[in-house]
Amino acid sequence: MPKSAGKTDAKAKLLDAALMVIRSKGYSATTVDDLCKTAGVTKGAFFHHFKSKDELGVAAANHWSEMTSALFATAPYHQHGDPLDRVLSYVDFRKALLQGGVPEFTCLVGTMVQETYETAPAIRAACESSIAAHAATLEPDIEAAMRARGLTPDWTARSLALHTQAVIQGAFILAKASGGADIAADSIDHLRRYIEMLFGVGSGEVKARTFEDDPIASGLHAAEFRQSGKLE
Amino acid sequence: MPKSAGKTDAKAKLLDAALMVIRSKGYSATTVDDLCKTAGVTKGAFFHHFKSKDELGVAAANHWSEMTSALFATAPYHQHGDPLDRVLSYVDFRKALLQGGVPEFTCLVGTMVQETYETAPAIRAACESSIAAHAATLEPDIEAAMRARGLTPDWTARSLALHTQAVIQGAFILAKASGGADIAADSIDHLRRYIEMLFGVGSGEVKARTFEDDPIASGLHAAEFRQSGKLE
DNA sequence: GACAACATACCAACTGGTCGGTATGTCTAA
DNA sequence: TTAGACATACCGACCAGTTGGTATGTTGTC
Repeated sequence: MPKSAGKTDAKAKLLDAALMVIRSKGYSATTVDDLCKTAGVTKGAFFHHFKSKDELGVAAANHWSEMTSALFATAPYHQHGDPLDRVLSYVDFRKALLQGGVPEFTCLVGTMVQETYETAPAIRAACESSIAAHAATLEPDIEAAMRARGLTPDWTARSLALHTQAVIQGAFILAKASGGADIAADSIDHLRRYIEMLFGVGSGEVKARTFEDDPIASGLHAAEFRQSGKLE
Repeated sequence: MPKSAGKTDAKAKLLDAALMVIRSKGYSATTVDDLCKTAGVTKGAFFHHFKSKDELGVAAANHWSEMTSALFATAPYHQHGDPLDRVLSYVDFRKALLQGGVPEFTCLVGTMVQETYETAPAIRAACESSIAAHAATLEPDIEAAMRARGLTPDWTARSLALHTQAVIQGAFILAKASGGADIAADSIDHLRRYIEMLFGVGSGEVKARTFEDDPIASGLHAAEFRQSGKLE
């Protein structure tokens, strides 16, 4: 990169800093100076790229969406032939992502929306569309699984997709409260069991899974992704 | 109260103000002046009763625990003879509580712990014990229901109790993101269906319920409680 | 039961530092 | 030489916390 070295990377560094700092301290407690110091840039650079702190909040939510949609789009759980297996493997993948410290595996937009839903409409909207867009990626598989089994239940694919997000977000809160991922993992196990029962799989005992989508392999994918510099 | 009129109610007013203000704006964005203005007291009174803002945070979490444990202890769902009915009616009760604006039905400690879990250990601990204590109230009924049906599953009563809290906390996040309670209610429906399936009730269709614990009656209890001045 | 001695509850004004944001300058690439 | 990408220095507002006070009990003592 001798050509355009250092071009516009203050912006990228600020956005990456925002992911970590905001997940650790929350949005309000994160100061512009915090972000600048973490990113290694000055305040002038900050306000060159963002008109205000709130504008950075919106940009950070969008950055998070791009980041995570790339992670999930290339995740191994899509490789399953059966749509229900894809859904269940997605859940396993989410569980496998509970690695490292709490700030590293928790969700930026879930954290931000709690603080800003009444005070910063633009941030709230960005967080909402981030969550909704991610949930929407599950709907086709859920629908296909319903069709494959001839289910006509009193719930919709969309509501189940959103429910998975509720469980995961709630698991993050329990993880933050308890200081570790264990309780969160238990909750995701309950989610998996629920989906299995909805579709009439097994007896509620957790099934063995094939290699390419078991928690360890899935975790490896996430670790590679992290190392590639795209996440965090 | 002609004797000691006005005595010590600055503290109570500050704690009540904290419940509302913090749930609306989050903990960090809530200033001491905000709380004083809402409570109608001065800053001097604030620092007379609390050594610091963080100490108020801890006190607010404990206040919240007392408030909610009183609400749930007197709630009608305990009246059922069958323990599983008590658990399911608890879920119905939680759904019925989704009334009014988002700041009114969401959880103080869930909000606070997200912002403070890394920066204020005392607040984190107070929030954790608030959540854990509430979840623990469900365990006896879950255990009794397991025993009554001879279940020996690969999950514990404690993990299911915590899972209900995860779902509810996650539902609050979705409510904040979407700006309304609808999605949260859907998620609680999924939770109910999961518990029904775990215990082999019905076919997954939502059962009709008796009067004293249906959502409307439960909501009435909460409304009375609110009006009595104990909540908010 | 009267009064000193002390404690509690609260208030208004202030302080030192921090915050989001601005004004202005410099460097570099096209 | 011009425009974008930064850096430096700074500002006014605001924030958590302090100070020094008053008003109102409460308690011990004779």
